Amino acid sequence: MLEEKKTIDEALARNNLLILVGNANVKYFGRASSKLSNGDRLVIVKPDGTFLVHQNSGMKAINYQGPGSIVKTFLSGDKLILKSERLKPVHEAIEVEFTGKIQIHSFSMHDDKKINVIGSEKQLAVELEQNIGFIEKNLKILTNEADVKRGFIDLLAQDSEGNLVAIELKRRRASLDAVTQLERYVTELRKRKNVKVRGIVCAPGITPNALKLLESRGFQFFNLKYDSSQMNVRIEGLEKKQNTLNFY
Amino acid sequence: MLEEKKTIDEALARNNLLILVGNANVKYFGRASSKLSNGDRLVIVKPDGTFLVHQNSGMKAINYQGPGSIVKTFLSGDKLILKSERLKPVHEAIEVEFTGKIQIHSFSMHDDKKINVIGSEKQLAVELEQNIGFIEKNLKILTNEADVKRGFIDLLAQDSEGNLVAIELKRRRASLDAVTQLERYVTELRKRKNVKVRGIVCAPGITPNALKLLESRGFQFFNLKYDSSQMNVRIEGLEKKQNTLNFY
DNA sequence: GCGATCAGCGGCACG
DNA sequence: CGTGCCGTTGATCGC
Repeated sequence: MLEEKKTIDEALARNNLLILVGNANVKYFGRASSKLSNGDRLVIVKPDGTFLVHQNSGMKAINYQGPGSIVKTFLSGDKLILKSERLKPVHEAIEVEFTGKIQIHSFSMHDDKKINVIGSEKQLAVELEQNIGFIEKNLKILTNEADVKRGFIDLLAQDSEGNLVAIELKRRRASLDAVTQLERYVTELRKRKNVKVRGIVCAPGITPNALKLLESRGFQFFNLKYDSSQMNVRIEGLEKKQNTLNFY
Repeated sequence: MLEEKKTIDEALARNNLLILVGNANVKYFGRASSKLSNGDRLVIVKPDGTFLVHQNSGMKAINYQGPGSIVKTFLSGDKLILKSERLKPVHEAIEVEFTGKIQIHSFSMHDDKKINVIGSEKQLAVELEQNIGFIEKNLKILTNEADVKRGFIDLLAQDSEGNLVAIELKRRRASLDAVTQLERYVTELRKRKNVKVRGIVCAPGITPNALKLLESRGFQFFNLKYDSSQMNVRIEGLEKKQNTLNFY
């Protein structure tokens, strides 16, 4: 194992991307604690300190450590141990104990590019701002990302009668929390301003429970159709699905 | 590139873990869309179809595709393209276009172990149930309430005066949404039952805004100290931090 | 299968 | 730094 340790230490010193595959058990302690007994595992150590342990299935690393962590190697009998440690935000560490042959590969990587993602909620909000007439004519956008002191409203508008309209926008099917979020904002606005306040959830679909809750609060739901799969955001429709008399 | 394609296709056919490192650009379309221009990238293909693209820094894969995705290879001039596609829940795909030399490694992995994590909210709830006297003497846990079984609420209890006590437990510092969630449960209970209902947030800390919101709703906050870093959950203290008269 | 919620959430933007 | 909130959230458990 001494040879493997040297190889790994060199790769770490060179600040390479390090890839290890072998039978190992994994322990973690810190914000929580975990144990994973022996099995074949993929370990990734990035130049920035990121430390990932993957099993042979599933998308997410089963154990991980963020950028800035320090990794060290130890020999314990005939076992090689990798320990990744960090102190902030809390003291936490992963220990990977390899029990046998380790396949080691290291790579020098150069990459300064940043991804460009289309279809975020923020972009949808901008798009909706342009097409706010779909919701209601004579609706005037006051602000986006309005600070209500107890949270942030996606879009704040004013209708033709001078009422405030708080709009909660979701990029996917609205759930209970979308409605409760909206309720918190609306409640806050009603407390502070001496104006009537309406609440609107705007999303591609809403769960039945969320719709019930929304109706019970006198809010409105607008079914939003959009496409963001072709590197641009296009709102294709905005259908009012709910017309309950609003007791605001 | 033909040789590389063969090597990769063989590894995929053998259902191995496949690791590729090389200069590539990445496109994604589906629930959203993204482009990432050329740079050195790490690509991981797991036997279950998981497809991950990593940059040389950061914890999370910059592009990804879940289990069940199908990966295929193509030659386009002197470029090798990997395409990972899936139809459910929506049609989405990643295309990785390698522009030069690719380092290819494949591994046969055997692993049927599952991780054991200590410190989940559920475990905390069980522990708190044992020490419920910390919150208030003569507090009785109502475990057979339907609301609890459905996971509707973390803990439901009854105080000495017969009032319902809804407890929202958080494994980390409580934020606005913890209070909002609690408010939804309490509102629901007040509507359904003909009993007075109190609300308690129990967490290791609470943000100032959340505390204000909590107080404005007449709820209570209990500061929870616990340790779960040594493979067991131990509640070390439970300090009442808030004593506002509850107008329930 | 959808629905609700947790997560060692991570990441980002803002004060 | 902490707070708030989004995320191609993913993972899990219940219905």
